Amino acid sequence: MTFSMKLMIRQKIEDAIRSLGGPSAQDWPLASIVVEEPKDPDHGHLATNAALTLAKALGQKPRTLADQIIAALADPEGYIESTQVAGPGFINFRLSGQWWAQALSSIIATGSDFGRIPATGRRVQVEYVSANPTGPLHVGHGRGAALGDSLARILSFAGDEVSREYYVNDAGRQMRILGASVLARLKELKGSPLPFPDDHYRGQYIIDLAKTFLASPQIGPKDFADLPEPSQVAWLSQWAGNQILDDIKKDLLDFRAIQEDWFSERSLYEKGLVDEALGALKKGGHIYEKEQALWFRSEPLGDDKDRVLIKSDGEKTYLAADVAYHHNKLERGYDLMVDVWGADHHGYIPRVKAAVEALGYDRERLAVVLIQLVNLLRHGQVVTMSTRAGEFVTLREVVTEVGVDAARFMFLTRSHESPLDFDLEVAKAQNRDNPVYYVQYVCARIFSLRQKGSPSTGPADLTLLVAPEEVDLVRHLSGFPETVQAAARRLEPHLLTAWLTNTARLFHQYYGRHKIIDEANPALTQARLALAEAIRQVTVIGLTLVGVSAPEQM
RNA sequence: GGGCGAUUAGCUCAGUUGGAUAGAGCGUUAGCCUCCGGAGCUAAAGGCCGCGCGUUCGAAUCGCGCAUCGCCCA
Repeated sequence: MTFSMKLMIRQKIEDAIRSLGGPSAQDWPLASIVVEEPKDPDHGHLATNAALTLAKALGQKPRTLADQIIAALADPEGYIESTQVAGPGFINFRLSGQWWAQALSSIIATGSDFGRIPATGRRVQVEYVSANPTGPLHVGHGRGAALGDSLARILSFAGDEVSREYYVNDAGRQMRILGASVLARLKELKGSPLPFPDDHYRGQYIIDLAKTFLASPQIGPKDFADLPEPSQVAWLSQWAGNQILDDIKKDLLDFRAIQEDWFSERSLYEKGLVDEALGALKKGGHIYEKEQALWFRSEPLGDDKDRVLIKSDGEKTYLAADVAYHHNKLERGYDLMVDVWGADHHGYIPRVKAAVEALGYDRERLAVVLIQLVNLLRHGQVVTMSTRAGEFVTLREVVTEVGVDAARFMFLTRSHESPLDFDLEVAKAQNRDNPVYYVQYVCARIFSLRQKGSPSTGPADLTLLVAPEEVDLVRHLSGFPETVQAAARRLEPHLLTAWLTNTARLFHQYYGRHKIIDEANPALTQARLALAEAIRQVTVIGLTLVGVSAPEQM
């Protein structure tokens, strides 16, 4: 039995309205009734607009109708302490200690499954990071990693069957440039310096790769030196890409960002999947030729204009590969594909959605989560980043400095559609400024209380928890499942970090105002320790869903 | 020029089935250590929710227009 106060009250209201009934009762807009938690504590624990929204249909004054609904409420369990008609016709409810005790007891009994939704059978894939293997992951990728991984955890907890994937862009121009960059550094190291081309990757890691290659002659083909330059570049790009991808895998693993599948772009070409996807588009009549190029008729499907799939020189565009990749994902049977992209790719959404539709699927099967920029700050000063110039801060550097917990939590404190200011000094701070410490401190404090508190002598009497702070805490904990569902539905993990921060504030306030352990009152101590333990339990669940640890000591 | 997103307290931002007097942290100011972890707590000050019009019992939230900023495309 779940103890959702909103569902309980809604049920009672609907029953009451039906009991007032008339022949047209089934036409009443019951769906438009809202039951919610008022912001103002004077308005009780829950409020409903039922009388306001039904007044017109019934031809009555809202306040009169509200009185009638209240009179018709049935409450044999004693869950409702008081009701009140307020303002233009709201009905306010206060719930009883009986209700709160049962709700808390149910949370404790549900344990680590509190908020979990039974499997729905929906299959979801979360594709995230998917950075080109042309350089190390930087902080922006870190935000994508924290977001994608947390989304996968949340969706899975919310009943979906989730898989995770990284799309490896190991074909195309960027990879050629990677190979050429390493070759240029090789030449330099061998003593024939030349102006380093502007469009090449300049980072120190390219020089390191070149040194590794020089130092270990066995890794290249024997006749490497005799190969024509394009072959050298091709070989080097593949080798360097693999080296970098290995580092990326290590970075993600250390960041607790789990990936299950690594899908190679090159494999799309090698397995003929691009031609297959283009064939599928053609079959649906979505392709035509113009000026020696092959075009995708995407405009009628919501794109700004039609797009080239194969250029006049025969080279396939990125879009061709993207179409093939999503075609392949759809054929794998996912009900929902979540793509986590950098915000600079937002122009691609209409064309990829058009492709999904052209391939014969509902375009809603693709959800794109766009991540805005991360501004890295130190003492409020912007740390500049530019991949090309090689002046960037890598994810690994940030994690080494502030730790995985702080980095992940900070990345998720804002909605993904807002740019994020990430201050290294704040993330390192061990005080209230730093939200992750504030939340983790809840766990440490409660763990310490539990050590100190007397061992349990039997079930606690939870009806003793009548202080306003205690009721607020139980009410807040009761809202956790709803928060999980909202985060899953809206694909917004920051709802959880916000919930955790609120939990921490409520708990620390409670702790400051009331003594949990009171030797003179063992029964109350027992009840308060039970409440504290429930807070810790649910906090641990929330932290786990965003991939942050819940330490017992700090 | 077109598209997408943003605009809420001094700063950084929450605020989605439209609800009553719009919230939090930081910063500022004033307090709290006979007290379970002060890595904390209490309180105060601080708002034309960018602007205008509309929808309705009710708008930060929905619609239209405008302004500014960011990104993408040409």
